[in-house]
Amino acid sequence: MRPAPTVLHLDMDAFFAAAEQAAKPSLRGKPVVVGGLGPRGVVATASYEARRFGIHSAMPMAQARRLAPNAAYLVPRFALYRTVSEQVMELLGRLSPLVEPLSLDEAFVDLEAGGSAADAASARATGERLRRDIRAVTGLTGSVGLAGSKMLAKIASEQAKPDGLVLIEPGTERELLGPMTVRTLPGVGPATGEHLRRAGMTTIADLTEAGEDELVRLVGKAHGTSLYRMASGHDDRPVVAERETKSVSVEDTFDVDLHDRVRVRTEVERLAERCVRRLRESGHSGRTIVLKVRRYDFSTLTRSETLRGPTDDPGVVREAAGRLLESLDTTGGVRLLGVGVTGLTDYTQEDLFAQAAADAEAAGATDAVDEPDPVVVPGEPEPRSDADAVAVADEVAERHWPAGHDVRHAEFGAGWVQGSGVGRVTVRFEEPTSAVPGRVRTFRTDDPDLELSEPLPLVAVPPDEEPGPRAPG
DNA sequence: TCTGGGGTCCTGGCTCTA
DNA sequence: TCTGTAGAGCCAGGACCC
Repeated sequence: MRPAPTVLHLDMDAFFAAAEQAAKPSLRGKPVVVGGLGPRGVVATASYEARRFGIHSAMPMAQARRLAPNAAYLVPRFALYRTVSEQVMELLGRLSPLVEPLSLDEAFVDLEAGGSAADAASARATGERLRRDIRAVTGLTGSVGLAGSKMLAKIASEQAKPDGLVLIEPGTERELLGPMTVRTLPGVGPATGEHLRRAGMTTIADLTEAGEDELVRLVGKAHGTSLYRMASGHDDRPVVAERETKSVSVEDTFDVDLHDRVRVRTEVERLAERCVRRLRESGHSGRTIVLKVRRYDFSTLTRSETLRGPTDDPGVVREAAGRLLESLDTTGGVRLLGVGVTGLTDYTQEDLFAQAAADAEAAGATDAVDEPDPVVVPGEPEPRSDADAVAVADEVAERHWPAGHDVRHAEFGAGWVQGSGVGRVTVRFEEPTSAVPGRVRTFRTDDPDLELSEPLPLVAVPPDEEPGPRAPG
């Protein structure tokens, strides 16, 4: 009997776009692009139909629109994707107690820990059953890679795309990897790939021939050593179910560069407050405050400050971020601002108030410490500066209808926003289970009969219908 | 009108301390 | 007391991933 592949890697196919196509029958088989729709947005996911136009992830949205002007452009709906992701992760959890989610649409499973693969044949059967279950429960397709390590399982699922399964037989790794491009290996991005290419290495076989010492010389100790091991087919990284968070950060790219120093400072303070909210939600406090500034020319600067003890106090983080901003030259304009906290612990030091007071005193800004936290109502827009007051008023006057979001009309029922502008919103009335594309109607943006609604389930599952049998363990 | 957002990890320089 | 050195911690930037 051949040894069994011990790792399964699942990658959902064009996840965000596929979920939108499942939710919107009129988009099935059509190019769909999900991402930021602002002037500086980029593509998060393109459907396979859109990829045929050359559109891919991380491409500027403006470029995508030039390549496929008639594609459907939608903003991401993370609530929907999270719901589907939870369904998929639940199915993975039936295979093994050791599941390592990498993102909403990707995960590793340790099949050995789950006892769900005694040999190659049973591993393959497990993978195929998983794919059937995912399709039954979510209506979406996923690709499965099976191999003896995480790296190879991931390569296998990449080869399996879309909607397939590839199993790499243990013992065939080196032969399989040899002709592949160095970019196949995890950790080799554009910079390292180019570095290696200039040294005459383009395939994985080139890396093993060069030897570990040469790779260490080229790309440094840690990277070189791991690169050599990966190229040789050795990857003993375990599947890790729980990962501890090391940092929490928020950042915003502005539609137009900020030049006003006061406005920049206000934005930094808002980001600091948002960051602390996220920090508290995660149950952490942190010691090091990081400010990130991307300038008009896309050059990126970071500045950090380590406090004497961990904090989750908005005043302390706001002040620290403000001090860091003072040390940076922002003339010429600011494209992006970010605030982060690292050095996380799951407790807060008792004498934080003393820390805040001391820091404020040192900065000569004693007035900021006692400022109350902004009141944030869940689901309400974040507090904004005075400078944004006009924008807020406009938003209230003209309700916001994000492209692709679900709506409900009192008379016509469920649908989704196909587009909006100049006081009108166009809605297509269809549901995930509609047999044919729905009718399109246009309304005034302030139509009282029309409201945003929660995403509908992509698949109508009868309550007594259970997906495939559970694995032992 | 190119280039998001939220992360992790590594490297090298600097400073402090023993 | 001075000097050299090694290690730790901090800091900034780069690369990578999804």
